[in-house]
Amino acid sequence: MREKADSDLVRRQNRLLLLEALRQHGSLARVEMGRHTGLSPASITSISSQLISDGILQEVEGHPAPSGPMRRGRPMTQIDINPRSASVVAVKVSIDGLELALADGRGTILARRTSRISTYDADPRGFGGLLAGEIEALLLRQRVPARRVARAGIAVQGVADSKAGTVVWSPAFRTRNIDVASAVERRLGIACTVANDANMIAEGLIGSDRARYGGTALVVFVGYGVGMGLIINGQVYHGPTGAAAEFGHMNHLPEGPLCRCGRRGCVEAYVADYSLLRWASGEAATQAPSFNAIPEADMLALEAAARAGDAKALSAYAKAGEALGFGLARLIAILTPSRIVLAGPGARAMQLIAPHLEKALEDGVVDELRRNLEIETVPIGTDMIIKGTIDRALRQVDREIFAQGPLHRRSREMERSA
Amino acid sequence: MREKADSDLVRRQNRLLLLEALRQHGSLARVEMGRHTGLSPASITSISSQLISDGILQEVEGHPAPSGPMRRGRPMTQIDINPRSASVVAVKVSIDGLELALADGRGTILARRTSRISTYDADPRGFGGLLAGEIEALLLRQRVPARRVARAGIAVQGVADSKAGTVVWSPAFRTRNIDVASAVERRLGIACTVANDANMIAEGLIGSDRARYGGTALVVFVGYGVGMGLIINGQVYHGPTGAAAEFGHMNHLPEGPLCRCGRRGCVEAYVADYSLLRWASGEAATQAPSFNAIPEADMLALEAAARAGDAKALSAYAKAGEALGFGLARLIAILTPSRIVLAGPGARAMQLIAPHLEKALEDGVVDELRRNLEIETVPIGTDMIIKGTIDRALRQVDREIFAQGPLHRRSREMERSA
DNA sequence: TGTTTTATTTCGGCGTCCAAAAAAATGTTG
DNA sequence: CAACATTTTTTTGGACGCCGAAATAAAACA
Repeated sequence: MREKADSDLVRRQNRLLLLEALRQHGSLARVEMGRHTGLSPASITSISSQLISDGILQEVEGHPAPSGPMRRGRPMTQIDINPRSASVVAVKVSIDGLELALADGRGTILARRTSRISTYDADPRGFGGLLAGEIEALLLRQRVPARRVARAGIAVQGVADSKAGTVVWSPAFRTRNIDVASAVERRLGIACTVANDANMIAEGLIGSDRARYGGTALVVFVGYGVGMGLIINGQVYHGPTGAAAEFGHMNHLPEGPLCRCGRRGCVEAYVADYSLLRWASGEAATQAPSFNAIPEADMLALEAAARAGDAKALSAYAKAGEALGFGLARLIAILTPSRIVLAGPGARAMQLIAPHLEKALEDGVVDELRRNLEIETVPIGTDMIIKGTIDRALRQVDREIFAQGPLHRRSREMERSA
Repeated sequence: MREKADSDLVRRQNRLLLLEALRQHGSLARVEMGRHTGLSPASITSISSQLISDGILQEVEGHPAPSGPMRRGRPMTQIDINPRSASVVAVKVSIDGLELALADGRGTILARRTSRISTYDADPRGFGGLLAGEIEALLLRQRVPARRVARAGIAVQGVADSKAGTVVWSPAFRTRNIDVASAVERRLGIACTVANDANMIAEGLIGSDRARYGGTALVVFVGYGVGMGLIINGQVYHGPTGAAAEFGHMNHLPEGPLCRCGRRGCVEAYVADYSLLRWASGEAATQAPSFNAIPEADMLALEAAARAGDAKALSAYAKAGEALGFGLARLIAILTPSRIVLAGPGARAMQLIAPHLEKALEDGVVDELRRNLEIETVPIGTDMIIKGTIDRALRQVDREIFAQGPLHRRSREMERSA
């Protein structure tokens, strides 16, 4: 209850409602939009025709068959988001390189680009420019002018400050507080958001199935690190500064093994790839964490060893399960989520982890709070990070540009002429 | 972005905006309301005159002096919430008794009533009826008919299910899932909400200073138990079922001392009154938790002993500080609150706890996440629970009844006549 | 008493919604 | 194949709530 309500708000809200329904369900006929939004047919006609003349939506051609038995009456005309309404760019930053994608207004990926850069050794002050250059090259190749790109989203491991557009701390960088967004905004004139990679996975899940992931859920990413996207009432929680849900660096045990963040006993220091290897090697307590990218083969080998009954490997997974379980138990006590999603490459080894995780959950939290909690393992690759970043960027475009409509546009023109 | 927007929403939203401004600032002139809400003077006139004719607001009589040097121009007329607009009842349930309060539409407490009942030994099936009887007696004494009471709020320790109106688990009761709300609603016809007591403290703080507590904050209650109210974006988080923020039963260490909830190692098992005494007595690890109310004198004695240098007492506070600190550190990593409030009788001993708490925070969470975090100790008595329960009830009345206005009333009449 | 200042109300217009009626586009039927 | 049935979409007219501008109200000041 913050914003004053007037006809402006009404228009924005209802336009957004329509756009959300379309993002969720693909193409819809006007009657269906009415059912999804609760708006009357008259209003749907009015709103949709405006959005069409704005170039945001379009009628779908030659799609008269809604399947099923021949239905009487005037056939529905499907309406869809115009793919040319906007473009967005998504960038994933990892220790060993950048991954870029260009998507259209419907979220379809038009082009990709990867470049191997050791971010850890890169010049922190030049990184924003480097990123801008990469985006520029991608756009150039696709012959898309930067002014057609409505937004760029950048996903990084670690703590991002989305307001400042910086990476506060990340295992992918040697130094702290690296400015990323402003270079892109200055050089290309593209609005740019920096966000945590696990949060983007959560955005992607919401985009793929709102009904399932739209409530209150914890999305845990296990792999080279441990991240979390926290969904509260259907929205990814970003916290006051945009740096939230650092589950990987939530303490599990005081005085525990060393973590990449410099502290001891973080969940990551038990569960991440490097931690599993460290436990298996036997001297986790004293061994420093590894900042290098870990080859997948090493993890597969560890898994195979455990399945073959290797005691050290088994105990590594046991430690991980316990840390993960208690970490989640602590959050369940506070947030009572209705769903926990375990994702990322580490979810592959779930069978090995599960019994210890469940034991920890039982010991760690009152039964009543777990009553309607569903835990699911989703074999999501890191590509979900790109998809989520695109989804989020498009939702921001919906809210900040598409939902505004004529009044806003008029006032912007007035500003420009002034 | 859930609700469809129409003129109905506009009216509700703006009426609520006005009511919120008045709840926050006491009485306001129309111009001031305009400043607070962003609405035009014309709209303020229209909305406020409707609310006045609805009997919800009233013009303040004979208050022509807004202090300061004599100001020119037409004097402002202050408007205030009509105390007779509604009544609400708040009930606090403790192990050793009930505390009731009746408040008017402005939140002023008109009458109180306490009764000593051992809830722990009470018949769980009769408890709802007993409560209804107590409320009835309070109303009878004040000659307030039940139909004038717009809402009742019931605050309990432990896990409440606000949707079902039950107490899922509480240290104040021997059994689980005690139905409380439905008896009150059936017998007295008063809408009734059950909620956690620490959440009500958070509601009270928001009511007392929105600017300060309106962001993202953790409100920790330390005393006979350990509770938490979690404020996210100015709203107390209640979770999907209404049973959230059970900080006291968030695990600190696996295999830790026994807690009243039956698990081991909960924060409460280190920090609550009974836990401190247990540590000081030396055999915490094996000793069962106490379910009895603990006299204040015992706690004061422990405090005095610690200040006098008693080693066991000191170590009890050290353990408590560490558990509290790591517990908070874990939440900071996830939620990055901008404020932590330590409240309740236990906050009295903060000096003894503080150094260990700070050490734990330093060890437990990355510096960057603590950067703009303020920690404050507030010597709040348990009366804040009553105030918060009243505040929340009134906010619910504002939203569900007062903000609705004429249209809603008309449709209700139509229903009745049908 | 008239002027200035500030607060509030009144009036006319605007934007968006909705219900109801009309129009459009198709299938069904005698 | 024309008239009817059915469903979707558009049009029309009215309602509601906001706003800006002008009018009114109520005080201090000169």
